[in-house]
Amino acid sequence: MARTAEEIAAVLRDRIQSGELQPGDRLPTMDALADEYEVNRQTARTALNLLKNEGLVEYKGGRAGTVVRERPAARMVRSRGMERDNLGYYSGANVQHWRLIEGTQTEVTTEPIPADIAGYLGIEPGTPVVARKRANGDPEVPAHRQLTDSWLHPEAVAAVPVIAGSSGLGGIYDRIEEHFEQPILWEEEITAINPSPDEAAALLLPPGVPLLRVIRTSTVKVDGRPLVVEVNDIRMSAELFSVRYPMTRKGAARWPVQPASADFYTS
Amino acid sequence: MARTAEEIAAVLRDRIQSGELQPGDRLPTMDALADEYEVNRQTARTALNLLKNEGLVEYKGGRAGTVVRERPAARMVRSRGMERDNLGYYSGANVQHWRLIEGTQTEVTTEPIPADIAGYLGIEPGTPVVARKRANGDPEVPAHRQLTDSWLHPEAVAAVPVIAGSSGLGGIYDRIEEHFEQPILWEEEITAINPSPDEAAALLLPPGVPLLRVIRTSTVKVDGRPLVVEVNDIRMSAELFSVRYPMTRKGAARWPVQPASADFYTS
DNA sequence: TAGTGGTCTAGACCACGGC
DNA sequence: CCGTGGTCTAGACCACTAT
Repeated sequence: MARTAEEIAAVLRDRIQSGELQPGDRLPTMDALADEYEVNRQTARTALNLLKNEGLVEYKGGRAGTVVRERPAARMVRSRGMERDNLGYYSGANVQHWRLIEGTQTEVTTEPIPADIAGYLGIEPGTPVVARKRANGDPEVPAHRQLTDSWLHPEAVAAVPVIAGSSGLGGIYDRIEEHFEQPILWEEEITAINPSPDEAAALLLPPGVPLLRVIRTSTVKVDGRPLVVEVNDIRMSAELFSVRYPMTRKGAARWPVQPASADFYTS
Repeated sequence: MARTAEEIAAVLRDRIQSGELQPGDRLPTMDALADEYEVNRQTARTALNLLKNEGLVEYKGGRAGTVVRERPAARMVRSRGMERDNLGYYSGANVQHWRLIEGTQTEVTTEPIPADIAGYLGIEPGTPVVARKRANGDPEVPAHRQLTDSWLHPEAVAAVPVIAGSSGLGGIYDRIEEHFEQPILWEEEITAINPSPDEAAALLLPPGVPLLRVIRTSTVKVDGRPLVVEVNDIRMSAELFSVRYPMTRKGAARWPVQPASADFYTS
């Protein structure tokens, strides 16, 4: 007989994952679990709490009790690539109708740059730089939202002051390409992290859902050296979104491939 | 004065994030916190527990107490793209020296396919398919490891039976391209999830670290319709790794871009 | 109003690890 | 050994929500 919170949680976890308990189904109450497993109510509560922190169950409040969370059957896939319309470049065709979250504003500030972003720009952490932060999303689907912070390299601002203005992001890439007379190279780096309480609140994240983080760098060549002119830090729910990229064929993998000669295998 | 576990945790969180408490520094003990904030030991413990589940602190055991976690200064960036050497295709040049984790084996089974993977293959969840699972990593850096599950489409196995054999993955892409007489299209979809207890154990993940999940599909055209012949499901620590992709220019964003005519703005 | 989980106090004992 | 966090019992009171 299960006696510890961990063991009780494991039993319930199995019942959920086997499908015996379906999304929306009620879990036994703390008191019922305490009775069944002959433990204290606190112990039963700890078991439920473990499942809640894993994102498997949620508390519906009052009499409704604790239920198995409805989890989105499929994530919204965001195919990544740069496109443009008559207003300029944009990324992600399927979120073009997204707008600023109601009650929020784009904040343009000059502030010390955090260490992780500084690494991409190749400048000292703490250097004051121009940052543009906003929260936007689908007006029809409140949970579909993201946070976007844009950080500009001081050299880029010095060269093209207009990009530090409060205008939308759309135009800055055109201004940069005009000034440096070359195409921007964009790359995206993806990782994940557990949200800070602030981020969880802003993105309406329930407990147990990580943050998917897409960091896009915009690079131009100056005197033969790469200069990262902007870092775009996008955070979204990892439960609701995924990002997709085509995989490029590099070097010897370019099509049509040249079959290796027999020599390779004997050398 | 802070009186609740949440408030005490917030104070400690600030002291960590401001840099007052450095990685490796000891936090106040539960008893010290209980004293300082005039709360019960259990309340102080709850505060420390919150920070532990966020991955900010860790318990070093016994007298060593609770300390601020050393977090990797930078993630290992894995530039994604397909390459090949004389053995065949591979992805990720910087992990070519990775090997099977000692004490584990590649498992080749035929088992019911989970719903999420079935979606990529376009087959019914639960259909028995050939799966190949392994855990590999850097022999020199124990924490640098990943789990890789490969799922083969039954039609692909029927057409090219040799790919279901127990040989390594390297060759299957060549066999598929030979048989279908065309290049494979690879795409990767990235998301994140909190690890199951099994995954956390296999990847040595401390609490509070999400799993970065890269799902690669291999697609060929059969009778003009796309057939996903294989799904490769790669999971790794989101704290230790990130993945990077070049961003492609699509449609009107192709270089050199054609400046929009004035008509667009007035229409 | 009744039943649910949330949180706090209080006290006991255990497991672990450095001293 | 002894101080650390881990966990359990026990009991109290609160906040929220459906009835």
